[in-house]
Amino acid sequence: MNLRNPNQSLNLSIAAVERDTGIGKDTLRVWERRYGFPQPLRDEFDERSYPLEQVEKLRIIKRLLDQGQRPGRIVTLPIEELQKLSYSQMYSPQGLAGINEAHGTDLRSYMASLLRHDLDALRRGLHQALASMGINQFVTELVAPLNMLVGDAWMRGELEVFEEHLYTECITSVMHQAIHQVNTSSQKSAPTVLLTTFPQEQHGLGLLMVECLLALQGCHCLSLGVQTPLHDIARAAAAHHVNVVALSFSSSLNQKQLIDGLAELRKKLPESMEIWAGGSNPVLSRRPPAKVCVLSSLDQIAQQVQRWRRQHG
Amino acid sequence: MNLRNPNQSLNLSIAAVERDTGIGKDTLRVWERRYGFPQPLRDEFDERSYPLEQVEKLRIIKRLLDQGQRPGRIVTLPIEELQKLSYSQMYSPQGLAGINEAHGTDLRSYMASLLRHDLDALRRGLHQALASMGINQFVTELVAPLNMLVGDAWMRGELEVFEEHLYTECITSVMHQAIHQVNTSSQKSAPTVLLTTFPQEQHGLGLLMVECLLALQGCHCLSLGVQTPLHDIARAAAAHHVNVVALSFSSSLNQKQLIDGLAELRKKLPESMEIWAGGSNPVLSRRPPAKVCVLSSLDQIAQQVQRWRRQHG
DNA sequence: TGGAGATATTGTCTATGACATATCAAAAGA
DNA sequence: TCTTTTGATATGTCATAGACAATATCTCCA
Repeated sequence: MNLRNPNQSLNLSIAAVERDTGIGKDTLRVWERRYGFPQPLRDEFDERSYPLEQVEKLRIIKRLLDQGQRPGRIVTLPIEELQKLSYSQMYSPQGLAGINEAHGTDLRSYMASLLRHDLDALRRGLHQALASMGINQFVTELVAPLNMLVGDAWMRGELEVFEEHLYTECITSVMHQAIHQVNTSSQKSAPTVLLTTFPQEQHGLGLLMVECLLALQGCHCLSLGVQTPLHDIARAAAAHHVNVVALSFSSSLNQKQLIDGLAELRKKLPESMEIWAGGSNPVLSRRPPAKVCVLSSLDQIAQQVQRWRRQHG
Repeated sequence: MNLRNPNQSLNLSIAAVERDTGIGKDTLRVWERRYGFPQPLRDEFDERSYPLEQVEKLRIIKRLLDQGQRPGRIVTLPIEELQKLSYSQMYSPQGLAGINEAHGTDLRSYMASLLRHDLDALRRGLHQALASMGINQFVTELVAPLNMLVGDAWMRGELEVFEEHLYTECITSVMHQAIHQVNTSSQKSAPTVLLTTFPQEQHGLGLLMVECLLALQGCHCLSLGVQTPLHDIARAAAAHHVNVVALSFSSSLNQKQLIDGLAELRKKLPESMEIWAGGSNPVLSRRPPAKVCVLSSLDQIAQQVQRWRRQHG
């Protein structure tokens, strides 16, 4: 029996918080020192033990930091203020106000299925949409905005962890389906693309979406899945003589890790191989790294493939 | 000029080494303190700067650690010794001699495709096998032993990280395909099963295999993907009124976490919900946890479903 | 041969300090 | 009024060194 820590599941260790929030251990300690938040309890070994609500708040803070806020300003704010802040960001020009409608498809109906725990309906709806919209539209006008919607709902605490997991699995499955449909037709004149993410990056949906769109353009896609060490990205690129290495970055990755990582990778790859970087991480557009092609939206994928064809045709 | 470190671009910071080797910063520092290796240079800010050759050695060490070696024994060895060590581990205890042949299919030919970096051949071969063998045989007699073969080769250092990634991605894709084929036919008399893994567990192939076989038995499958917190497994099980929670454990999870975790989960779930645990983790058979159904092989899946049907029919 | 108990090993946590770089704000110049 | 310079503040990451729980190995005894 484990009497000494009956609430184990309600408190997280500093390592677990790092994993769940993407905020490094050093940073967590220094915030505590400087701002007084988070203020974890201590377990029987005198080690930090973070209550779930503080972790929840840390997640919101991380999201706001990604949007350009600064820690000193927001870390000490009460949680309601933080929520207000994130709402005010949400309806910014790029916000979600306009995307609830996608070519007659009401994204909220998918959300509703998810919240109703009616996965079959969700899956059925997605497959129908895939069939009727075509793959390209399906990805760019349904999956991408739906991901955003779900991400935001999750951050606001409107979705449970397991609901988000179910959603991810569901989309993953449909996307695999879609990729399989396209996969036969890779063309000689299109680039061979290696797809993956950096080691700290766990989200694979972006990768699947990109793979889908690249395959549609006739590219030959090699996906390594998520979390490939830099060194092995380079090895794979060399072994398979790829033309492009495409990377997906969610906002979970720190600015420094992203920039440094891309610079490192650039050094490890021959000049002739292009690096394409995309995803929701705001750093990509705020300070675009040198010698790396930043894809700020999914449309750019087709454009870049066209450009590559022109340059190498 | 910095004579001490003339070729700065070839050296890595401690963060980069962590990213490239998977060895944590704390561990790198403490190895240096205890064993004298690695012994990084210092850059102009007095920060550690690891030459590439040391990083290379660290990578080999990491692989040997995954094989079960211990740091104190191997960290100080010269690089040639390390290489000798990884070859000496060539023949695993259980020996794979018997499983190279699976119903006329030579597993080594798939391995060969992988090593030849001919992914298209691998994928084509797998799809053909799926079509000709049928899903059940495909999973139990091809994918499962092939996974072992690949895992073993990985242990011996015969596979690069990226090759293992590519393999995983390839199998994942084919398995999704297979699941999709079955997925339409869930039967009322079969249990609803929730599938997932514990938070520390990253391997998802086992999950997919189980999902496939369960679906074949007419079960209604809900997959949460990998790494679901215990609490959320319980929430999902309750929300969806599942009959069974199925968990997959690779050998990466340590004994204590597995046992404690299963006990915790058992407490969180109503008695009427069964827990099925499977996977390659040896603890499962050595010390079967109470009130949990241990599936020691893939065949057991069909059997357990039959049993469930009898008990609840 | 197997289990119990002692010992050694090893990763991860703690604390605190330092400092390069990023960002902000006020002053100066065009 | 707008841009640029500059000084101040904010911030993440690295450093050192010590502690200790968890795990693995060894030793002994039945």
